[in-house]
Amino acid sequence: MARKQPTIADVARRAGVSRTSVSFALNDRPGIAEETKQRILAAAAELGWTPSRPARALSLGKAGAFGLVLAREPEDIGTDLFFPAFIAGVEVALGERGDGLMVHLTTPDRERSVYERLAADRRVDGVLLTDLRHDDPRPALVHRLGLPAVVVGQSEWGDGLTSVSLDDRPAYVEAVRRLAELGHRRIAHVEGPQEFRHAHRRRSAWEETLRELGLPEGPVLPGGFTAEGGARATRELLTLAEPPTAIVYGNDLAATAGLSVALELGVAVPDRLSVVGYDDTPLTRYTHPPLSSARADARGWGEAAARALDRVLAGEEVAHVVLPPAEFVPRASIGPAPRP
Amino acid sequence: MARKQPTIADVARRAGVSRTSVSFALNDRPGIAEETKQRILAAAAELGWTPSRPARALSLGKAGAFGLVLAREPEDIGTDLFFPAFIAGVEVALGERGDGLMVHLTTPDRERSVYERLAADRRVDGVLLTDLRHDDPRPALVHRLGLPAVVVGQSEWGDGLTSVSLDDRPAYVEAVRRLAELGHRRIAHVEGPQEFRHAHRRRSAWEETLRELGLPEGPVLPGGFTAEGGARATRELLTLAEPPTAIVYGNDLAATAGLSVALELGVAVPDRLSVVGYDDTPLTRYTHPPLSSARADARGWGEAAARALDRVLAGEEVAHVVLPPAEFVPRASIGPAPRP
DNA sequence: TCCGCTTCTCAAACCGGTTTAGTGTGTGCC
DNA sequence: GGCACACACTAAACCGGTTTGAGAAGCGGA
Repeated sequence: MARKQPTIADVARRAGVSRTSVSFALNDRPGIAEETKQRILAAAAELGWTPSRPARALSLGKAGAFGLVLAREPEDIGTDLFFPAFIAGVEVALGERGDGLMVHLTTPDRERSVYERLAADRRVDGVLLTDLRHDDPRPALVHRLGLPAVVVGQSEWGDGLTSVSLDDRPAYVEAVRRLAELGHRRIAHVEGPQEFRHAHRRRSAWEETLRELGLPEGPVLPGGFTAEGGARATRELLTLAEPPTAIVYGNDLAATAGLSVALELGVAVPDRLSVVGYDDTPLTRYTHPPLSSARADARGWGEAAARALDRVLAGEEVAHVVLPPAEFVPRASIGPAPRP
Repeated sequence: MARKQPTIADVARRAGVSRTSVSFALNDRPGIAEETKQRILAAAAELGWTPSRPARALSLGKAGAFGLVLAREPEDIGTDLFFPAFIAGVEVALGERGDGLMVHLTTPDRERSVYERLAADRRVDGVLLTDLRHDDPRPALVHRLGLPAVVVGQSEWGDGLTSVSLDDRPAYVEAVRRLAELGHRRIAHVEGPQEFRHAHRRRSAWEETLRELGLPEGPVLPGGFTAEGGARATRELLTLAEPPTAIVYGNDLAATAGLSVALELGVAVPDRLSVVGYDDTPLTRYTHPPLSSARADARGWGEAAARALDRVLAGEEVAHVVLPPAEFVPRASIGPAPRP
């Protein structure tokens, strides 16, 4: 039973002015005497009045909200610890203005129609595109729909959108280098789904660093960013005739699962196997042994993405935003390569 | 550069009718000839018109969105795998009508003002209250604000709100019973923050079951639902003069951290220690050994909560909704108590 | 005294829908 | 022929804000 909220007319009546003046006073527009303005603001405060967002949205033609669509297969939902922090960052930027974030968690096959509805509804002013794939249809889609957007992650030629990126390569390069320094020569990779740009970038960073160091490319197996995939890939790698002495995973979830498979197979970490993850999830410090990983500022990323979208909406020509890269965080899960 | 969307007037012009008729046709209201209706719908489809949500919200006095406020300390953000699945469930119910969910991720000290703004703004029609604490101020707050709400979890006397609950006790009772059957007599608990109702319920389920079975109450230590807390509590428990032979944790995160501490201290699981978590996160099947846990249908919970809020908004007198309880999922992390 | 220029304020239109209170028209019935 | 009534449709008001264009009041200068 929502209590009836006061309207701008109530405030105007109470302050003895017109609705126009109330609106002007509230929005700090010139042409209102200081004394009148104070009287209006006082009246508003007494009535507990705040402008109605829907009404404001209608007359301004701005929804006052951003959209974030996450398309996941049901079984993969709830495996990603990146988003809560990212969303918290977005909230920091949005909250200042009282704007909000509409989150739509859907399945990949419905993704397209969610964006279409978001655009047709005019319920959001713009969207943040995450988890981009190669030849992702979304940049073209939002362009066709006239829906302002910002790409969260490295943009590709042809996206035509402002991007806010945080490079994950340096952390991989650093991890591989460190492993090489520790004497490892068979360094495997358990990759994420290669259709994702970031998964692909991680793989190529691993690959190129090995090449640069003159090391052979160890085996690569798909891990799908999941615990199950990580476990399966690890089991396969460790039962090879010549198993790798180090494995670099696409993310922490796969790496953590990999740690327990190693344990199960009696392969000591880091004595016989070194392990590296990515994401620096809260668990990494408390696995056994603590998992080496890479830290990216998800919160800052969210905030930067929201601010970039703000500026795109303001009509500015926004250059791509580049955030400080992810940092490699070595922990006890890596060690010197075992003597042959 | 949002392309200008067509309005209801454009559709009316194209179909050669009044705006009223377009509105009636779209909302399936009687008084429009079938032939006219088809003509109108065809015109709308050709123009790609969908009613503007802000305009609709304004005239209907309904925002067409629900709110979900998550208040976490920054360091605890991104540790909870419950919400993605819960949100996906909410989306199922909301998506049917094209409604959305506004997610606000904030800090505990700002929680109150977020609800106040949500109410004053009329940006959401109602809110879902999760993670309730004892004497939680939110039921009274939303009542004062006239903001319709549904409690996600067990309601307490005095809330005065419809609740949608999923009992987590049976899983704990079952876990403790099973441990007792396996011969355990010193069963400890690493509890979540007791100000949370669910954390408290879990603890009391453990306590009461032990009492019922005539077993001594093992030690209880705070684990804070975090990896760090779980690790610290486990270390403390395992270095007692008479350490427990089984530990029941408040959630999987703490339990997983507990597993690695046991390993680090050379305490074999499940030979010398049995471990139980809660939440059945994706990782449980791939820890070493696989973690016994409890499965709750977070997705179904979200869907049920959204539907209950729907009915509250429709003005129905809604009885508390009770979902099937969480189920204990035994895995290899539990085994017979060690011989003394 | 009249004029021009600020400064402050407001009536009315507008945003894009929904809803109320009608206005024709055609049909059935006495 | 006249009346009641259902049916198909519409003009105008409304939701609660913002914005435009104009008016009133005060003041200095010619």
